[in-house]
Amino acid sequence: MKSIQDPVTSGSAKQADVLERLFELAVRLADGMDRGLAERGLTRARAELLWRLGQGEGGMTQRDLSVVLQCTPRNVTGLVDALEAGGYVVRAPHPTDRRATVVTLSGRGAAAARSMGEEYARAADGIFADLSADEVEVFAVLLGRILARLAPVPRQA
Amino acid sequence: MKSIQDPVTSGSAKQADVLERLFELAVRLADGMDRGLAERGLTRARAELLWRLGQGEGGMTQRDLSVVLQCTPRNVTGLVDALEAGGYVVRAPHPTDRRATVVTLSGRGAAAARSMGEEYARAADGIFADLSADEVEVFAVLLGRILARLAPVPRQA
DNA sequence: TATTGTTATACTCTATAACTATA
DNA sequence: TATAGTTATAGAGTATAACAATA
Repeated sequence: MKSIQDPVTSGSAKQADVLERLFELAVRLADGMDRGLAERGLTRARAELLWRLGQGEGGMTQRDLSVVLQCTPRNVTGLVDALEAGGYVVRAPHPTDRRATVVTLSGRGAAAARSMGEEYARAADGIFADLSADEVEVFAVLLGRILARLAPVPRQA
Repeated sequence: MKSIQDPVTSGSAKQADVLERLFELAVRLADGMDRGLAERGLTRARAELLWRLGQGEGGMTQRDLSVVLQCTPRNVTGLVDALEAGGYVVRAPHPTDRRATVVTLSGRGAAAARSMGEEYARAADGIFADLSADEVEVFAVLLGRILARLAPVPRQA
């Protein structure tokens, strides 16, 4: 289980070192993701909005989006503006509440969301390619334990 | 398509789900860190500059900083401007190259870097508090294997 | 000619506050 | 009075391009 060359795996494995590795991994994953998104003219914030829209059935109110994305309504306006200009989403009046706007994926937006999901799965396969199924399982369990401890952050509903 | 209970811990542990957890963890860690930094009037980008300065012995050229931080020289100018205004760093002329500027930690900057290190260690202890030493070790090893595969990203010099 | 750091300009994400049109 | 979305304004990070001083 212990390797010889690696400082972290050599006995003491101080927790701060492990945390540093975790951050290093996060940075690399985020960089890779940003590059992939940039190739399609998307940013992370805009992609997340597309993604959330793709998760649900129909469209969402900008107000709902601001809750899900955990940002201000003003921020949603900007993201939707950009995505609408790019042809990814469409704004439509809310059927009953004339104050509200319903944001829906366009064909292009739906395709983008779909292909993001595929790319995501492909990336995950690559990232864990050197681990056995059991190892991935162990990693997932430990991740879960860490997350459970940090849980207090309210995320979605 | 979807599993019955917990999709990750129940046998199949699809890799995309694990990746999602990993991102979730990264987001929470980053949020916590940003909050801590904000309490001292720092941002992540500025804190990283302080941190890097604290790692080395003396000061660094802005050019060097742009390499280490992997950003443009222009960006460094802005970060140093802000940190200098806050009293964290000092600009001084380079002893031999009159084009260059050497950025050095002030007393306050050094103190901030030091206390960031302490806080970091404390945070790491909290994050892994629910894992045994062996489990942290296993986690570190698996992290290392994943990182090794993603290694291609050039970091520092 | 190449390099260091700057000014100028621009884009993105984010936030608060004030305002509108509704509810 | 409260809510949905907007305009207005601002700060922060990031980038490219042009430029001055220096190497």
